[in-house]
Amino acid sequence: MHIINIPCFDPIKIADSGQAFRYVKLDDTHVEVVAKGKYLQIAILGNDDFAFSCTAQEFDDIWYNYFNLDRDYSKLADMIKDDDYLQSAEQFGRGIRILRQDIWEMIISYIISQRKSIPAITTSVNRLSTLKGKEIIAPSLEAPFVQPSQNIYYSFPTYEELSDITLEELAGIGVGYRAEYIRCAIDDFISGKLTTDMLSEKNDEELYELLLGMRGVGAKVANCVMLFAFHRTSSFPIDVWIQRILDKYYGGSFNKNPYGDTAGIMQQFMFYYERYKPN
DNA sequence: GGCCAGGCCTCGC
DNA sequence: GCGAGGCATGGC
Repeated sequence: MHIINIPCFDPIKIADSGQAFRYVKLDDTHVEVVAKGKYLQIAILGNDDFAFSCTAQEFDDIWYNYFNLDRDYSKLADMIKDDDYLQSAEQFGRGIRILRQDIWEMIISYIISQRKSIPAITTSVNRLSTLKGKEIIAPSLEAPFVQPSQNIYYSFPTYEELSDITLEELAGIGVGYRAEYIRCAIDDFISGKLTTDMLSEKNDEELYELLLGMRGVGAKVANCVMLFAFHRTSSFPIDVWIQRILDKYYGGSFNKNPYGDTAGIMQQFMFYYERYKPN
C-alpha cells in the first residue's frame, strides 16, 4: 500500500469521465482500474489523501505518470476567468485528470467507441480482453481497501496477442461493422507499417495525419487517441456532446488556441459537465 | 420494442 | 469540399 496526498485528484470523476473504459466505481470511496497489465485499487481517505493498492515503487514507476500527477491542475481556473461556461465546468469537474493510457488500447477502444454508448464500449473492451488478454489475479486487499469486484481480470490484449483473431471472433465481442477496422489496425501494427515508437516521435500534425490514415479513424477518434494515449493535451475532440455545447454556448465553434496545451483538459471538463451537471 | 449511442465510410453533387 | 444515407449491436 502507498498513501499519498494529491490535490486536484478525484478518481470517481475520472472513472465517470469517459476517457477510460476499464475503471469500476466500487462505492463512493473506492475505484478499481485495470491498466498497464495490472490491477490497481484506490481508496479515498479524505483531505486529498489517497491509498493505492500498490507498492511505493510501482506507484513511482507507473501510476504517478499514468495519472498525470506531474501537472499542476490547480492553475487551470486562472485561465478561464472570461468564460462563464468553462468556469462552471471546471468547478464541477475539478479532480479530473487526463490519463496517460496505453497507445494500442486507446486506438482500439476508440475505434470501437464510434456510435456506441459508454456502457456498450465497456462491454466490448472487456469481452475482447477476456478473449485474448492475459490473466490478472485480483490481489487480496485489507482496509482501507475493499474486496475487488472479480477474482480474475484480463489485461487489454497487445496486437501480438490479437494477431490471429478472426472477423468472426471480433463479431462475437459485439463490435459489429467495426470488426474490419480493428482487423486493419492489427495488420498495420503487425506488419510494422505503424509502431508506437514511430508515432510517439511525430509532432502533433504528423501524428494526426497518420492516425487519420487508419481505417475507421476519423477526426474525433484521432483526437481522442492523441489526448488520452499520446498526452497531446492541445487536442480537442469534438463529439456529439461537445458539439451540442458549442452550439448552445459558443455559436457553433470553439477557439481552442488560447488554451494551448490545456485545451484537451478543458474539453474533458466540458464533456463531464454537460453529461453529469444537475438540471 | 423502439430509439440512440464520445462517428466513419461511401457516394453524389 | 460538403451533405446525406447507411451502418451492427448493445443498453436503457
